[in-house]
Amino acid sequence: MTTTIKDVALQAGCSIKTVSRVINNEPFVSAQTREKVLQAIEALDYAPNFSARRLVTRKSFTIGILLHEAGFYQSAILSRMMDISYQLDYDILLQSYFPSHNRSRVKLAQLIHERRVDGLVITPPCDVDPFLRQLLASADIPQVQITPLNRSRQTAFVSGDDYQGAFLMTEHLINLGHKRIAYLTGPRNHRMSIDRLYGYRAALDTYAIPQDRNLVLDSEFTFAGGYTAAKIMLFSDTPPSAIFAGSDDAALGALFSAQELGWKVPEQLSICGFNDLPQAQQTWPGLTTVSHPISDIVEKATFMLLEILSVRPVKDKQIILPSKLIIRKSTGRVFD
Amino acid sequence: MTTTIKDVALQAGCSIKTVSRVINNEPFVSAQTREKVLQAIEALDYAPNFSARRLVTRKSFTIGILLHEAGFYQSAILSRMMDISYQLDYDILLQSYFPSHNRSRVKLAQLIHERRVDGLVITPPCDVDPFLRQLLASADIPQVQITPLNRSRQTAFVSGDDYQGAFLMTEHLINLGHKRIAYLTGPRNHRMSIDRLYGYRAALDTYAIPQDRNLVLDSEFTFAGGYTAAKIMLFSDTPPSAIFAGSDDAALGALFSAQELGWKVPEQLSICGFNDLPQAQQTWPGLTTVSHPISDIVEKATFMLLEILSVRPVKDKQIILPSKLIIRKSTGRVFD
DNA sequence: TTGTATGCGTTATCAG
DNA sequence: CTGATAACGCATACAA
Repeated sequence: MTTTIKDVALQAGCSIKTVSRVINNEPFVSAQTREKVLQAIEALDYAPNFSARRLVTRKSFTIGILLHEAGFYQSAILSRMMDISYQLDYDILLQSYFPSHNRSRVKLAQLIHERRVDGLVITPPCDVDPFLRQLLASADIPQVQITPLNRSRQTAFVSGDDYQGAFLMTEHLINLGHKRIAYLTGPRNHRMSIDRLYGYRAALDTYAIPQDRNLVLDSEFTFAGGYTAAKIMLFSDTPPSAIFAGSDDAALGALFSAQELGWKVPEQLSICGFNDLPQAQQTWPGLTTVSHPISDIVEKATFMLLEILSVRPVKDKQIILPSKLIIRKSTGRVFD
Repeated sequence: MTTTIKDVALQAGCSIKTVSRVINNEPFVSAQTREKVLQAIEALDYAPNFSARRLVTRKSFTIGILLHEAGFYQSAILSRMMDISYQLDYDILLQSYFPSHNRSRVKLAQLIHERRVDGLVITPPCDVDPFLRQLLASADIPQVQITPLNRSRQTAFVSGDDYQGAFLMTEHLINLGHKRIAYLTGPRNHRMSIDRLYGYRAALDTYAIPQDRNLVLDSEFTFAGGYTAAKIMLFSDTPPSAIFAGSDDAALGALFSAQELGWKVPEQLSICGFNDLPQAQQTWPGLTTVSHPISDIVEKATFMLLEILSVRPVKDKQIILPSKLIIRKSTGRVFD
């Protein structure tokens, strides 16, 4: 037998409404009765039933976080989510979304339809899936996206400045004397992937370095992707003097590749990435990279969602956080 | 105005009970009425209200996962959790637990008291916190622990065989001719830390290699911990020929340290870890380590909890999964 | 095979 | 300031 608000009311000698008032810190309760209620709660070890509250308020007090696959980038997102979760008044629901799995789609549709969450934080590349887009559009559920592909006026989102970051990095390499700078892209349906490519190109143009199509390699934002792409690059007749990978995962793969082939980094080859994940710092010789402030992004996105849920007017629904060059030891003067 | 079971009943021309039967796949509904109900549901785009169902069934259909801090080990746990979440009938609630934060304690206590979760998966080292232990004991909530410190008959848990793994690894080093094998411990309140130390010692004893107290260094299961400990070891007058770190994070830190000081790995120094996190494979020259089958552990723990919740008799409430040596390139013959 | 009535534990309404 | 009573949307004895 669980103790309910009724028991408390009985014990305190008042109505359940008064108990409810005390629980929810509502005004118009005399200090005296409040004290009595508090004591009764204490005595009975009472805790309100969450499901009942959810039912009547028509809210779930839960926000969902939608993640695709499980990579280092996703881990970084979850890490930060965990860190801030304890200060939120909302529960956090972990939801994976694999577009290919039908079961995954059904679960997500239920989650939204049954209103098990009040809002959603959506991480890339979930947002590019057509089924999801339509589902979200028709359900009209509060949401904030993290680095989405689409930046229409309607979507609330938080991104990093990928264009600027890639520009800075390419500039850094150019300043070190590099002219043959390879770029490893990510998937073409990632906003990050595209913007970073443009930033790279813009920097080359700015410094009048001719673009060489062979130096841009379609790859993945993964270790394996970078590993393979670097192998291809390094076996070519005219290898680059620097490899700029679109993500740290890929850069780490490229680094491993280079070391396996006996290239000295950075003496014979410069390698750099993007995101500044913990691994970038912890891998010898220390990966030069661009900080994609994922911690701040997650935090801003979460609190933005909370603001939207509280129906307060939201200041900025579109935030782009600046990037910063993180120079470590994997890049150096060009070698001839 | 949301559509409820009542609307569906009206539309289908039957009672709400019948609708309820169809929704829950109960028998004793004629195929004909079932079809009518299904059509009504479709037409009205009806989805049952989860909170109402929770209230009346007195279940939350949610399992919580308790995590302390956010490291690579935790990330691996969450990764796996995500992967299997889509096939579960339960939602997954992410809950951080920092013993030091009072706010964190309050949140957790609420979570349990208000029955917002039906059960809990508890990850190390949350289980060693006195407040948590008492909270769990008094609340009597279904739970499964991952590699807990305490293995009493009452606790359901899933662990790796840390003792055996450490024994195998030490044996591997001994077989390579190493006699001065350093061991970097983790926190003393981690079961993994203790068992691994014992395994290391047992192997030394088995092969009649004298124990040298100076070769065992109290450290942390972190990159920084391994980095610092290795520095100390390598600067000593009689440095070891091999460093066995109690975790991959620490091993990676030690590896970085060695490379920074110009030691060749594995030619001049062997380094190995424990856990076989993705980083172990992706860091040059490839870290020799012991597989702590975290994916299986998480999966087993989750399904064990589900079994407990379903009130089916649980076969094994105590599972210890075997370890396996993963030999890569960071260990080699002793150098003289 | 189907339906009726009741309760789950809150919050909200509105009169005192 | 306080309280009786009605929702909230579903499941579930029990009756038909």
